[in-house]
Formats: sequence, structure tokens, C-alpha cells
Amino acid sequence: MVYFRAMDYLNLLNPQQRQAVTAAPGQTLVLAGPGSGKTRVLTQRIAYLIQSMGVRPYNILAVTFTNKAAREMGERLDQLLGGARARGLWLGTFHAMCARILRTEANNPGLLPFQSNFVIFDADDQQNLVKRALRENNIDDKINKPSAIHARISEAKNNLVSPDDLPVRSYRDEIVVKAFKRYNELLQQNNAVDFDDLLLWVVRLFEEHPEITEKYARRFEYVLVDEFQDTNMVQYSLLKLISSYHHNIFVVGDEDQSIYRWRGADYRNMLRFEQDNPGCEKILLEQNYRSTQTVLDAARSVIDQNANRTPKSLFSDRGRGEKISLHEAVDDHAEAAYVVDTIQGLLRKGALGGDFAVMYRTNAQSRLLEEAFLRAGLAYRLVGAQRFYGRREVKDMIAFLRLVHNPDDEISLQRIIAVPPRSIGEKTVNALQFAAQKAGHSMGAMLLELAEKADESPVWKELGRGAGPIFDFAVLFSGWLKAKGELDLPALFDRIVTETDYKPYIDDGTDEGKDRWDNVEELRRLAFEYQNKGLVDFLENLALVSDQDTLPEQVNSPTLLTLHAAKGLEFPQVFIVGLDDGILPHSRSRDDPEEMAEERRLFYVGITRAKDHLYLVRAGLRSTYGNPEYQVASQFLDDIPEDLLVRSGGEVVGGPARLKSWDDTGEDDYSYGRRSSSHYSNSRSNDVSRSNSSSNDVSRSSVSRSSGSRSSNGWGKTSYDWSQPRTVHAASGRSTPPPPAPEPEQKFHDGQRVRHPSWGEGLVLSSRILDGEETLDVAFESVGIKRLIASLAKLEAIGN
DNA sequence: TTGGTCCATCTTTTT
DNA sequence: GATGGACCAA
Repeated sequence: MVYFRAMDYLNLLNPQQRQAVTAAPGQTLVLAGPGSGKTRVLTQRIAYLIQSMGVRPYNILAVTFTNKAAREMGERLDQLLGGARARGLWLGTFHAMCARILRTEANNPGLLPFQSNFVIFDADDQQNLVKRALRENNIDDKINKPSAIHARISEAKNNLVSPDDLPVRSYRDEIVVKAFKRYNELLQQNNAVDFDDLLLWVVRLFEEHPEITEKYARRFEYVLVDEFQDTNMVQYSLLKLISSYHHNIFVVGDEDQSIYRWRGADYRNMLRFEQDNPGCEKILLEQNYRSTQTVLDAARSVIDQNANRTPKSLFSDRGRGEKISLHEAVDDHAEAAYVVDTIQGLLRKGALGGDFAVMYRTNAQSRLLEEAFLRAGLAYRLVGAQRFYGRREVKDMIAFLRLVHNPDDEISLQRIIAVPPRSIGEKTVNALQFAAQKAGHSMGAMLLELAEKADESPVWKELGRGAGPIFDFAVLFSGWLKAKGELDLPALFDRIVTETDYKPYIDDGTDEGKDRWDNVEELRRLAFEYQNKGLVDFLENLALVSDQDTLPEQVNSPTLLTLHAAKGLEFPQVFIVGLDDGILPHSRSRDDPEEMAEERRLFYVGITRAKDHLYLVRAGLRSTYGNPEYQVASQFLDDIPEDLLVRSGGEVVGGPARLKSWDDTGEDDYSYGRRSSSHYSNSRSNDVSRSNSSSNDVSRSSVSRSSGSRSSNGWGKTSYDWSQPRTVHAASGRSTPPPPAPEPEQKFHDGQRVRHPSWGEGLVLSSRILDGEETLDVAFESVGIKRLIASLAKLEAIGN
């Protein structure tokens, strides 16, 4: 095997890239615009260090934000160097790196408030715990929403502020402090940490134990960081500490792509880095290798409206390319239909499914899109971990495993102690909890004692009538604990499923039941991949999977994802939907200029994902929750020069609000759309049944191992590929276009006025062909909006 | 204790 | 239009 020698690949870089890759030891700040070869620079820098500078991989640390990014870098390094050459390199996410450090250091007793087998609580568990903390303090969790309180706690942790240091200026602050303290105690009791703790405890450990800091800082001669604009206070401190011996730190970022402010990220860390390191070398990468100039011009026109940034002028030698399509659909259904129709049309002309991505601001927006894809019989892939891990059956199974891993995990125990139902109710659980509290043990420990001593244990009496069922469960539980040492992971998994009789509980014979069981099997398959690595690694990776990590790679289908999840990716053809005021920018950001700036950056990130063609889509009428509301076009659209755009749609209803002047006073005609929300969901009389939704909805997440990665030391390589979380015609990897349906004639068009025998006059909001029938959404003054089939409803056109 | 139904509430974005 | 909580009947 012959690998590139350093000089060979250096020649393939542009001067700025080369300058970055070969930068002298010390501090380097690379400002990398979108598509400027950031990952390339990072990986080649590592290769350069190893090959030309003689640095041992063992002495290099590379940190990313997602496992996917880490994996990609690992694969590229393998190509550059050959797997063996990179052995010993630490390459992984902030969180995984910290978990690793904590697992090691927690072996020294007394250093940390948890043991080495700690569990990582996910977002759900964290909220759960906050709720408990609130209730224990007799605080109403209706008024003080756990999510809001948790956000405050998380913010404090991200800023290295302890509960005692939190300023108390209001009653609300008092609540936060109380909850915060109890929350931390509960974590400790559960031998658990939250996401923020992973980082926080490492920083604390480093700050209080210089000798430990030195151990790591000496090792890491060179530290490299990706997506530096997304670091928060804790991460910044961590990097500072870990590079405090050799002071060689190389960071890459783009302040314009900072979109995690709400998570504590602060793009000003880029500035801070410069200030903290006066001698640092600063390199600007402006050449874009991804997009057409048209896309870049649009991106620039949007981002230039933001203040406080280093102005950049991205340029491309790819030529002007196609204009940007701006489509205004009548409503959100039509918006989804437009996207799918357009994609289908292009597929017929030979485009590949994988060329397309559809991006949106909120996850909720995916639903209509999914439905449209399903109706068209078109496969798609959906990015989002929650879709799978959020499912009850998956969470149940994980809870069983977590409990076996860490018997002190009461959140998991409470979740599954009565699952499937085994005559253990609230009273019994409370009795057990009370007994545990009194004895100073965890509930799990109580169970183990009970299993051993049965009715001779003091708990038995306290449990009263509940003792029997609890005892039975305790016996199961203690059996699993013993089995943990003997069985491998899949076998343990199977044993739990069998002994709890879990299958009949969730698989009730319905389609949904089958789906649920499929998910359990899916998780089992995943467990199978950890057969050798074991429970600890399995649980840790489950806790730290990101949405991006779930993006299936081999599938050649259009991708549906949030704008956040799109960062770091690129696609030939990109649709951004929901360009309406209140969606993008999101309504929650309206009052805060900083937040608005971030919304703008989010849009910028979306635009710059496009290589060839960008489609911007909005809807004049959109249902949030269930109420239809007129939409005003996003203000961001105003910033894109008209000559970059080709417009379509936008002729009817509510008007293109801000896009063209609309001198019509016709609003009154449609005012029912605003309030009479109830008409929407009720009265199904003539509704088109959503027939095929369950019959051919395969709803499965299948998992397959990615390339045979020669793992250096397991870092960031333990990843899975999720394919087609929801897919019809799963086999259509080639995305062969389905035969064009015979198009029936459309008798009505959008915006037309019609009369119905019983409902009177109405306005056609949209007309399209569904399942071979012309299907209309009509807004009636009398009954609100109805969906009708043209051939069945006795509709009469009024005028034209 | 269980499992059903009805109601309210909600939605950013995610390691 | 989904989810979780409260409430109620067996």
C-alpha cells in the first residue's frame, strides 16, 4: 500500500489551506467559511503532524461535536495514513471524551461524587429528575415547568455556576436554586450525571487537581477543535486546561454558523481565543468548493445583515449556476406537495434521490412532508434520534439494562418496576421508596436484599400486600444482576425480554403492536453489535447519540432534517421550507436581537448546504397545533436580491403578504380561517380518509454496521448507521420513479370560488391529485375548511 | 391496581 | 394532533 506523502497532498491545497495545515506549533485560529474545506484542513493537519512533524498519534487530541464528524475524520485519516498510523489518537466528541476521562478518574475513591459505572441521564430523565426535585420541595410543577427550570440549571452548569453562586433576585430564582440543589443530590443518589455534568466535572477535577490536569495536558501535545464557534464556557475552559502544558491548540470555526446559543454556545469564544492568545496565527478560508456563486451571493446577502462579525467574501469558481427557486404555496399541504412533486419530476429526469434534502426549522414540520412522501410512494430518510429512542418500548428496554448496569438508578427502576403490569402500584412503590430512604439505601439495593432474605427481610412487612409482587420482581432483578457477569449483552437482553414476558405486553397483534416489537428487535440488533464491547459502552453510546449520527449513509433517498441537523452536510439540491414569519425566524426569537441574529445564521447554514440548486418554500396558510393561520413571509426573504430568484406560486389566498403589494381587500372573505378552528378537526363527513397510513407504512429503523473501521481505541468509531426510519418501498434504493399515475383532469384550480349544495359558497384553497382523484381543500364560510373529492362532491364552479 | 377515556397543553433547535 | 396527566370504573 502506498499512501500520500506529505508533500503530495499539500500540493492539492489552496494557499490558505496549506498555511493552516502547516501552521507552526502554537495557537492557530482558522476562520472557515462554509464549504471551504474545513474538515479537509483538520484531517490533513493531523496527517501533517504525524508524517512531517513526527508527532506520535498518541499525543494528539481532536475534538468534535458529533460522533458523525468524528467518524468522518477518522475515515479520512485512515485513507491518508492507513489505519495503523493513526493508532492511539484521541478523536471524539467533547462529551465522549469527558465520559472517558470520568470513568477512568472515578476509580480513585473520593475524587468524584459518583462511581465509575455512572449512567448518563438523557433529556427525559433529566426533566423527570427536576420534576421530582420540585415536588419534594412542594413546588408546583404546573406553574414552574420542569423544562424551564432545567434550562436554568443547565445554563448555570454551562457557565460553571454552582447553585450557591446563583443570584437570587426573585421568588423564581429561589425556586431554581432549591430545585438545582436537590437535582444535583438526586443525580448523585442515582449514581448518574447529566450532559452538562460530563463537561463540568472534568473541569472541576482539573481545576482542583493540577496533577491530573498535568497528566492529560502533558500527553496532548497537540489539540485540535472542530466547530469552535459552538463551544460554551465549560468547553472553552476545558480546552484551555487540556492544552495548558504544550499550548499547541488549533481551532477551526465560523462565527456565522454558530447556531447553539441556547445551549450555551458563544461564538465570541472565537474572539476570546484571539485575545487570550495574542500570538495566535489567524487564517481565513474564503474559497468555497461547494456551491454556485448564486447560492453564495444569496447566503451573503442574508448574513451581511448581521452585525459584529468578520466580513467575509466567499467566492466560488463553479460559475453562477441556476437561479434560486422561491415558491409560495397556498397552504402547508400544498407546500409539502410542491416539494414532493418537484423532486419526483427531477427524479424522472434522472436525478438521484440522495441529491435532495428538505430542511425545516422545527421537527413538527416533518409530518406533512412525510405524509406527502408516503402518498407519492417515494422513499425518504429522516434524521432524528428521538424517533427511535423516544419510543416507549425502546426506553423501557434501555431502562432495564441501565438498572442492571447501575442498580442505584431509580429513574430507570421507577420506569420499569411495573412494566409490564405486575400488580405493583403507586402505593407499593412508595412503600418501597420509603423503606429504602429509612434504611439509607437505594430502592435497587432494597430489592436485592429482599430477593435474598424474602420474608425474613425487614422490608417485607413494610410492603404489606405489595410484598409478594415486589418480591417476585426482586428475584428477577437479582437474577439479571448475576447474569450480567455470565451472559453477553444480547443474551442478557433476551433473558430480560423473556422473563418479563415483554413481547405480548407491547405486541398486541395490531400493526402498531408489531411496529413496537420491531423496535425492540431493532434495539436487540444494536445490542448484538456490542456483544464484545459490553453493556457500559452500549449504554454510553445510546446516551450520546446525536441526531446527525442517525443519518443513514448508504441510502439513496431524499433526506428530511432540521436546519440544525443540516450543519456540516451538503446536498446538490436543497429545499428550505417554512419561510414564514414565526417559523423562520421562530416566534420565540422575535424579541431578542441576539436570537434573531441566530435565526439568520440558521437560515445561512441552510442556504450554504446547497451545491447546485436552492429552493425556498413558504405557505400562505399554515396549521400550527391544529388551527390554520395566515402566514406572513419571512423577513429574511427580503434580503435576497430579486435577480437571484425565480418565483412561482403565490397567486391566492391571504396574499403573498410581503412579497408583492397586494391591494386586495378580500381578507374579509376568508376571515373564518382565523377563528373557527373547531371546524377543522370535527365533522369528517366528506373527509378523504387517510387510508394507506398504516398499511404500507413500514416504520422501522434498521441498523447496520458501517464500514469495517479499524478502531484506534474505540473513540468515536462506535457508531451506527440508521437506515430509513420510515420508508415505503424500502427496496427502491435506486429510487426508480414510480410509473406516472394517469393524471385525471383537474376541474378546479386554487383560488376558485365554488358552491356546495349544503355548505354554500367557498374558496378552493388547493386542488391536487391524490390517489388518482382530484382532491380539494375548500374553505367554506359556513363550516370552515373541508377536504373533498371533486368527482363525489356536487361542487359547482362560480365564475372562473 | 389497572386500563380506559377525556382533557389540556403544547413546539424551537440537541450533546 | 400527539402526548401526558387526571380521573373513573372494574
